[in-house]
Amino acid sequence: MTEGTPAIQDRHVMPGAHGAQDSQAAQDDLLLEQQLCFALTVASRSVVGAYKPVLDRLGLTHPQYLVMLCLWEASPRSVRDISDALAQEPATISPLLRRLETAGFITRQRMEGNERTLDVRLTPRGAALREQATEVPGIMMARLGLTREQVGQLHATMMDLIAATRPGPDDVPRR
Amino acid sequence: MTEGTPAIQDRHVMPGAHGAQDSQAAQDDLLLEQQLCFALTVASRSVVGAYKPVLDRLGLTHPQYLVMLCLWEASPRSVRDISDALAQEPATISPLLRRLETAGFITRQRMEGNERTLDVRLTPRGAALREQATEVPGIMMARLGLTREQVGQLHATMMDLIAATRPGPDDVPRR
DNA sequence: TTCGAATGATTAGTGCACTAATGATTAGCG
DNA sequence: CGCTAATCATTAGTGCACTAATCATTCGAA
Repeated sequence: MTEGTPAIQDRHVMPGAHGAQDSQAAQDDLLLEQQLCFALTVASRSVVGAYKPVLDRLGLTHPQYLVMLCLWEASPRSVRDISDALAQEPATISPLLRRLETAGFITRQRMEGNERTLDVRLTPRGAALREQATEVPGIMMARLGLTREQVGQLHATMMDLIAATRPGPDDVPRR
Repeated sequence: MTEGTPAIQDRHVMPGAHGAQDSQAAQDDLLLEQQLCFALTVASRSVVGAYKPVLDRLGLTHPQYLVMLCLWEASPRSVRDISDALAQEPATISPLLRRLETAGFITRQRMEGNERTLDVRLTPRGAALREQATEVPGIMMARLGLTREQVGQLHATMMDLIAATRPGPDDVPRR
């Protein structure tokens, strides 16, 4: 075990709980249950952790990498714009941008014509970093042993799951 | 938009990048790339966020909920044992347990016979909380609109992904 | 048996993510 | 026109997660 995630411990035996019958499934749910949300958080941490050695060479954390991806697609963007694209709160993005500015990858200045919004912009150094970043996806696919198709499949599955977490229109109509 | 995750912004159009041919896929990788790790982190945050209103009623955060699941399976456990089961560092578990103790769900005392290890144990109140927790899985499956089979499928997919992040035996033999 | 190595837990320090509150600017309605 | 309401960003505060360092205890080998 080098870096990365501590190993998961197999534990598929349940001590008691063998007499019941009705609530058999419900009994096990507190185990089965642990699974989805638990496996999901572990998978997320594990995959992000696998990026670390690769992103270290770029001088980026994983959240910072996502912001840079965002800016490589469109350079002058507002905080709100970035936060929408990354599905995160502006309050999360704010200090992140401050650190990226300190690192010299972006500049932050008030937008002319609208002093409320911030003009987040790549520096030449930030734009140049994209060259090194182009190899990251390939490295990671190899690192995870996934084909492009598998990545696409997993991505689609995740998007479905994300969609499932959004409350339906009849759940929260108003009130 | 009530609680939960900020909406993800569709952005499947790429401005330029249409003349190239060799590096066409590699060009898009910085978008495609964003997808898996990004979708995974968003999915993780979204699902955990969906638990929040449910777990609020139990007075638990999601990580605390996972620890309690852990303890409902076996009550006197050490910090290391819990940290292995949850695939997290002891340093992460430690303050978490302190808060659970403050909340009155567990006790922490040095194990007799081995003063190094901590004896983490459910209080009656912590054990009783299990009753309320039994309904959580059902609520969440309904909330996400997933069948038990789908949950199992997703779980298996996540476990595969977790396994993929573990370095192969030839990657890190020793040294 | 004693002393160094290993083990178990905690603390310090950094960074991410959220909610709530604040401050500043702009928009828009009366 | 002026003032309220909305918008944009930041700060404060809490909690999670990690690495590295620390401290205590126990193990194990000379």
